[in-house]
Amino acid sequence: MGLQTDLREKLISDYAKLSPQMQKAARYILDHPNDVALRSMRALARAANVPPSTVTRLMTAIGVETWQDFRDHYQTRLLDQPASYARRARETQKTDNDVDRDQHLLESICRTEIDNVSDAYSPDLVSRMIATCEAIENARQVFIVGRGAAYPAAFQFAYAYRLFCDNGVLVDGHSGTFGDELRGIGRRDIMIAVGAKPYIRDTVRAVEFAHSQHCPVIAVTDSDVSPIATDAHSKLVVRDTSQSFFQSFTAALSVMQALVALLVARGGPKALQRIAAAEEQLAVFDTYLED
Amino acid sequence: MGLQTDLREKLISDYAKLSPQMQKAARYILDHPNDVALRSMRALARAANVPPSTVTRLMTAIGVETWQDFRDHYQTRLLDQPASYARRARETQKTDNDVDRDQHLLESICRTEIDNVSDAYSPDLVSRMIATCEAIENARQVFIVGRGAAYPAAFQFAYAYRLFCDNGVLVDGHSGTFGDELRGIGRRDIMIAVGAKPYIRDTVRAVEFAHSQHCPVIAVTDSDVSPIATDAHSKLVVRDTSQSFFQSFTAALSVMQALVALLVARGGPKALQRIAAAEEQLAVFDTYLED
DNA sequence: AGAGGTGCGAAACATATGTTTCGTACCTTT
DNA sequence: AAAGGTACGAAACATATGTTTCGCACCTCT
Repeated sequence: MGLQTDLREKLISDYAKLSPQMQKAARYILDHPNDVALRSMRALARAANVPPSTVTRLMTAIGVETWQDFRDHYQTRLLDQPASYARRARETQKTDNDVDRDQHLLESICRTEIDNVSDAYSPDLVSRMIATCEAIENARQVFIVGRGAAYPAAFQFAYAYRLFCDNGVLVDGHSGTFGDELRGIGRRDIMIAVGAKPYIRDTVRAVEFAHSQHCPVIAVTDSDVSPIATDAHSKLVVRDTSQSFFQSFTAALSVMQALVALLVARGGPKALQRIAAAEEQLAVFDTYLED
Repeated sequence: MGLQTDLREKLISDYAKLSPQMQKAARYILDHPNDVALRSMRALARAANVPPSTVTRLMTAIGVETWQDFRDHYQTRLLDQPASYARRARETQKTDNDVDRDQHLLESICRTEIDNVSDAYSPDLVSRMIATCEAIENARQVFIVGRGAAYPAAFQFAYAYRLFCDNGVLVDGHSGTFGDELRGIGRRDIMIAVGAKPYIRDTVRAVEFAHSQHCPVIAVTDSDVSPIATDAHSKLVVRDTSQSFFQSFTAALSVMQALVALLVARGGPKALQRIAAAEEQLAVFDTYLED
């Protein structure tokens, strides 16, 4: 487990001590690391011109229990961001002690959350976020929709956005007024809709209404085929993997915050001035505690 | 390249025409493309919670002869990706200076966010979170307070918590009723207060009121000496470093979610039953979109 | 020369995999 | 109510996979 110093190094250092046939196998593996990740053991053996048993023997020779372990190692190596956390999580759940179990759960949650966040800043998502900013900057009004568990992410954006732009509208009707804020929405506006499975009807309806009014929609959601992402002008698909029954909105929140940061950075000094003005105004309302 | 129209696009465009079960499979594939490259068809089917036959049927439905072909496509996609990273980086550095600056900002935000999150799961915080759970489990009522930018984190917890416990109260008075919910708070209750600098007066007042009524407070905040953490029963100090004028509540949100996950895990089957009941109730209200 | 040891590949083994088949449940449509 | 049609999962199927076993060939060392 934790002792897994890089197997590639191990293979190189032990190379001299291996039998000729094993060297042949080891050499092929060193030359074609991706084959380990992607092909089967027998297929690799065939490619290396070695019987399967040699490969198994090689495994034991370098102190690896099973081919699975070896393959897993190379698979996670191939993905710069290891995704095999889920499996490890399942393993750790088997521990018996209570506090121990809690600790393991939290560790596993930590890894998952980091995965979720780093995935949200992949090159693809980054360029989409930049494009999204341009769309927001050119919009007349910016409608932000998020219901249920997605509400925090929507709120976060709306709250921060309003500090430097006054054309942001958070669509969160109370007392059954949801949707009222959408009156007048049109092709020159933009809607940012946040939502993951299970999709809340209100959100989907809002998106559909936006489309019917020819208003482009930016979808912050969990899948390319989520009902929110359908016909979206831009899709920001973020991971929401979670150890609990509840999807994680950490990455979504992070993305929303990043959008704000980007908008401010692109807005330059003008944006900062507006923020200062907003804070002054809040001071008048005695919102903050003084130091 | 001729026949290699991107299978991912094909999957998205045909999605609506697929049968429900195939959609389930297609969706899992869209959300976990690497699983196609690295795992077996049966393993993927298991992960997608679909019988193997559905995956085969999906293959024929989208016009792919065999699973091998499909897998090959995703494997080459996986291998080509690192190359496109570098290419895009080079392109953008030469052509567009503005985009480059944006990308760097986002990369830096990414690192910061990951730092914030991983810091929130330090051994110290982990044990505090476990202790916090015990306190919550023993409380009569659980009051959750968070104003302004901290509201999302508070809301997130309250929303999820209420799905399996009915003694949670989100203190978010609208129309000037903030604080009304605190009536009757006492020593057997507990308050979870979320807030970072600048501290919002309402939150601090709520915490002070809780103390005056001998109600223990759990502080999710940015410093050991934050006004919210003063005299707290338990302090969950999370980082909120950010590149923008605005603090990041990503880590705070993550911690709140983790608390929920922990409470559910410790609650065992009973908690799960309650969640099921809550979801049924939401179904009655027609909240969710059906699949 | 023979005993003991090592390296090796063919084959055997149990299991997993990709695909097809088949019966049933659930729809419309008449 | 009956007929036709689609969607679906369980099981059956042949094949492929990872691992172990077995016996042979080739070494050394006395």
